[in-house]
Amino acid sequence: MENVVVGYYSMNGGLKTTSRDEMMGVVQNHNLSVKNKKIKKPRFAFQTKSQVDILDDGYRWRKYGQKAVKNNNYPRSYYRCTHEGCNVKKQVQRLSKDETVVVTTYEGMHTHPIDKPNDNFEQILHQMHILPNPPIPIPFN
DNA sequence: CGACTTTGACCTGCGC
DNA sequence: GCGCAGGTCAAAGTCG
Repeated sequence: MENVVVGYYSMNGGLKTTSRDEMMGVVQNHNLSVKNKKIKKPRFAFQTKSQVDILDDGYRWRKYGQKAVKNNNYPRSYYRCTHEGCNVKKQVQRLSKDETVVVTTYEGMHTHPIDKPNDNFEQILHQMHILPNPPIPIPFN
């Protein structure tokens, strides 16, 4: 099954389709904004075309909730990073319009190294077949 | 047995 | 104040 990132949601709302480079720029801008205290919570989302909604990005996540979304037949799932002292959160939900599209929203930044060797954020992007190029630095810490 | 999921209850903000 | 919707808690269950 083909996984394709088709866009992201910005903090200000609104969907934009984007290239890989532009998406990474968004991530880095969010990191900058956090340092400058312009944005309280760094948050960005991928839209991923996938049958599976569990996208392993190399961190360990514990599910802590699931809620039905209005105007949407599919529930939204809430995950938290299990690493001690790291309270990064993410949500996963499907679009009611197109059930094959999964939206993954990340909130916060990891303050620890990735937990799985040999499988990191870049790897999952490669798995999603959107990174034909050599890896670039991971936007998280 | 440890790590994670499930699921209903609880909390909180918001519009009326 | 009330009800709704989104977000979180926590006890019980599941799985390897």
